[in-house]
Amino acid sequence: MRLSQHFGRTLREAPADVPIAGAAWLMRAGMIRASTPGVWSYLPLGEMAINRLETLLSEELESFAAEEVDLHEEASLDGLVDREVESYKDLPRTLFQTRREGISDNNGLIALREQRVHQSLSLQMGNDHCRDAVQQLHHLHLAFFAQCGLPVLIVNAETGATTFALPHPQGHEQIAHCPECGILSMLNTAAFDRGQPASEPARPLEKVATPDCKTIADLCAFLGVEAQQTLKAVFVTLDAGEATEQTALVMLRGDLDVSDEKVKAITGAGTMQPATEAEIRERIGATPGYASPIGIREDALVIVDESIHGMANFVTGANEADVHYRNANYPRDFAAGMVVDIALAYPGAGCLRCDGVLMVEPAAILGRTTMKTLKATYLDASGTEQPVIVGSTQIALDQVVCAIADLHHDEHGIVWPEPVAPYPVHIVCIAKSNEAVRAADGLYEELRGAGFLVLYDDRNLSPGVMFADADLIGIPLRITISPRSLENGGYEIKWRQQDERTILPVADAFSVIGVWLARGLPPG
RNA sequence: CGGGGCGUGGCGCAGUUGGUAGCGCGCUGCGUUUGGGACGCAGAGGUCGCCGGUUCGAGUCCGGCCGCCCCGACCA
Repeated sequence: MRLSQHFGRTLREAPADVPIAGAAWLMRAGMIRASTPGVWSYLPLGEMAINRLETLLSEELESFAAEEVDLHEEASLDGLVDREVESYKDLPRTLFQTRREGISDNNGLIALREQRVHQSLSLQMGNDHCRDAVQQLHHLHLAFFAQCGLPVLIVNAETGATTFALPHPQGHEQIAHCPECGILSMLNTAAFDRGQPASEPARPLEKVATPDCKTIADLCAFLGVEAQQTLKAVFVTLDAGEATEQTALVMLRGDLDVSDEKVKAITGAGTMQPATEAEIRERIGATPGYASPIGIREDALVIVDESIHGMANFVTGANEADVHYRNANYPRDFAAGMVVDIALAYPGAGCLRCDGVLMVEPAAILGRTTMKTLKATYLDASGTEQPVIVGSTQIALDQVVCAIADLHHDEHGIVWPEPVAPYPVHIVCIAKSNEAVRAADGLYEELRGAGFLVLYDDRNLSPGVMFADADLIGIPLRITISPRSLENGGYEIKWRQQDERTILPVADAFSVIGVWLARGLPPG
């Protein structure tokens, strides 16, 4: 592409209020524009960049004999598979597509209202095969992220799901990691060792006056006990506003916190929010600030964390103002609908698999993998109906573009990793002379004729502007052609990530550059 | 949900005690320049987020609304 005919401009300064450096560099380079926050338009250069990512992903899938589709709605997959797949001879199959998807939560690097998502779908017979297929997709996608220069991790999420997580200080999610055994989980769903204290003989339940002790901290200070010796009550309202709305009392050891994701997974709720005081009193029959499962409505939904198993003679609310119980014991003193894992892991918590200690770090989610059983069925070799299992991976392309620019830039602009650069080579013709223009035009046409994408700065601008733009855009290989370079014997070569410049003799230029571009050689 | 900040040409910003809006960059034209965002001269471009109020007069003061940014927040 000749820059003299190119749509879009570079910016000397980034717009204010860009929350992530990567997005600011993309804007300065003239690749994206944000009309309103969360809505990106791709200018031609940015479109080239995101298309490059799509192409790489599609090429990777060739080893699966994957075919591209365009499924307009998530829900249509089941019906489509039901119709098209009848026999085990129709399986396995691999499909992929890129689609636009509206999003409400922000767990990537930057909040967007709509994203371009590349999705791979693996239709399989049985969970084992599906797991294998998903493993292979993981390998392919990790190779893709490596080409993007992104140290992405595969992280366990809720049952049957994993995420592609990029550790990043501005990430909106947390991942828990055990350096000993290497297990990686989303903090929200991470299992952990509750470090149970030794049990002791149960003592009689007793009431104790605790004026103005509405929090665990107050209570511990007043009674002189550790948080681990208390049982904390948390009230949540599930599916607020839906027909299934209900309020639950969640109990856990005083030093622990509730994991929203775990509660939602166990109850099947879609949303969860703190309960109001009225909901607590009416639906649970408890006294906020002094709550426990002792003396509440019998039909109240009570969910107790597994940490209860290691507790004896603990302190908990008495459901009357300014009064708590001492020496409470489970199940002697109250019943629970379920005793499950609903506590949030934390840095320093014990690993459940080994003797290690969990570390927690922020990360941005660039994609996820899910496995599920479809309603659609096929007939296996014995003529029995079996459900089709689908493994699906999704990669948020906009987030990937943003992450690349965020991790790969210097003070002058983006430095695209060679495999994902929107163009592999950028020719700059400066101090125009007839000879220089003829040489630059010639090389441009030659390389294009050989099938390479070439960005060609043929504008009549001062050298500083063209070099500054080249640095902003960040194409890996820059070739400068000018009267001076020709005097020096050829074309000046400079790789974006290096400072050195070398002269390539005119006679060798086309073949040498051709080899570099065809093999994707690293600089040097 | 609470607290704080912001909203002024395309971008970044200034605007004092209320007096009819300015700077840098970018843009247009002409000329001089041509190896790291060049220089001179001459220009274009703004219902100051929206609505209402106070006033002879509001970017500025008051009230309401909208949008954005940052921080905080339910754990009994």
